[in-house]
Amino acid sequence: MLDLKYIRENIDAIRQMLKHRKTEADLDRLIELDSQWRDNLTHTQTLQAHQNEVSQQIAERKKAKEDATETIAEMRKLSQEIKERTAEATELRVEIDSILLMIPNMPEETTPVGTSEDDNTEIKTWGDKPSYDFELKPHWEIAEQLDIVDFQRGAKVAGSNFVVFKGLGARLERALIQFMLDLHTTEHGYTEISPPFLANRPTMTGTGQIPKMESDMYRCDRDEENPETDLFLIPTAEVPVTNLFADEILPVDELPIYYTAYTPCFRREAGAYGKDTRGLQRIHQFDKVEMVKFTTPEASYSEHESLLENAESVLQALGLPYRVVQHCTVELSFAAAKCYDIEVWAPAGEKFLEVSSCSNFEDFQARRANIRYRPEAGSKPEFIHTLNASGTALPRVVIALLETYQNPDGTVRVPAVLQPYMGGLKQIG
RNA sequence: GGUGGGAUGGCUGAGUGGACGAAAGCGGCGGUCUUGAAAACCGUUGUGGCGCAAGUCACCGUGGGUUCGAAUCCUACUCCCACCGCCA
Repeated sequence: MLDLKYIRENIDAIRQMLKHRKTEADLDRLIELDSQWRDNLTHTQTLQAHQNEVSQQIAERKKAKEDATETIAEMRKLSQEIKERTAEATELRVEIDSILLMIPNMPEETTPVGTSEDDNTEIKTWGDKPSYDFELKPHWEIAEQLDIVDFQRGAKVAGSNFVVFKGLGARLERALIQFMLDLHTTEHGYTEISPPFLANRPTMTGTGQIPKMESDMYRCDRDEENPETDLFLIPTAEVPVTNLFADEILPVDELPIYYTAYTPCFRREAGAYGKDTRGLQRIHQFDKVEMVKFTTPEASYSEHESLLENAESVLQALGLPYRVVQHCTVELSFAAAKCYDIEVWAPAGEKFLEVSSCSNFEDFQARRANIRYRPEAGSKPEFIHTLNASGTALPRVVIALLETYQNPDGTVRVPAVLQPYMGGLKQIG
């Protein structure tokens, strides 16, 4: 969430940002409400100051055994007026907040202005696309022939775009999770977290999934009376992990904090029907290892670069060629100020697949979740910067592995770094 | 699922409707003393909003209510703790 004061003072920049993001928000209404709210507040507080003063006088008179019935009668009227005005102020504030929660983050200055993914900037490529002297099979064919993924039965027990990993397929999932967690904890200094896979409404709001993207979330435990207690299946570990420090003030010497977590991720993919539906590319539940950083504002952009390197190292270790692109304004997710995507090469489909989004949210999430730090002892708390990157999303890595390391006979080689996690197995099939 | 207890500042913990943004202790910060440190002593130490400012308002789990006035009374809810039942 953006600072209301900042919006008030930079209204033109906000309008331009919305245009660049192709998003709408009722700024005119916001400005009007803000002005009304402040007028109301100032006046109400003057009345309250008077009320406090007279209440003191009543107390003193009573102590002196003097009569105060007349004053009390007057105050009864004032009290009523204050009650009405504060109720108005609360209403205004609720509407202000509902608009504020729908305004996306300001893009960081290097973010290219663009209208489609074609305007993303390619930052780098790594590895050479391999060439083959036989016809490549798509990953779903390989997976079905090896009997390591069961698409049919996934659909039967849950629905379309749910899959079942089986045998060495399930083992491969487990191996990848463990490999990635080990890499980040032992090589990159992250602390492993195993968070809840469900999150409540304030938590989902803190990272920005709600209210704007609520229809993309799986919701369970709906309680009309207590919407705060609604539980959602997490769409990413970012949600519970970032919110670990909600409403806290962290000592500066604990920063930066690096956390990594494996979780399944649940996404309804509302509005994505018919898009990339074949195979493992877009499924409602998938495994992911996530990295989350909490830093000072000064350090956040250098931390962003090292975060990207940490995510890249996964693909490098697996020997999978990839490229890094920087999101343009229209591709940038709601809460992000700057975002790199890492896209792995899938040789059979001959396309790049997003396996990691590496984002700096600056203080956008911190303001929503109220995560602060104290720059030095005795100073005022300030909002922290939060960042995260997938490290990485598994199904698309599996796609790249199956397609890249396939042999003409349909078997698949296991990269060296994964072999220890596969019981020494060098080949699937 | 049942019964009981609880929620107050960074922590522990007081708080008869007006003295309370809140005692006391611990911790933190600054200082005195010391070659240095510890101890002792002195001082200081919550957050947010509006306002150019002076200032002012709000906040004792959350939301309602009673009252001229609520940390304190009423009410609903949430969370935590303990025990019983059930359970991987």
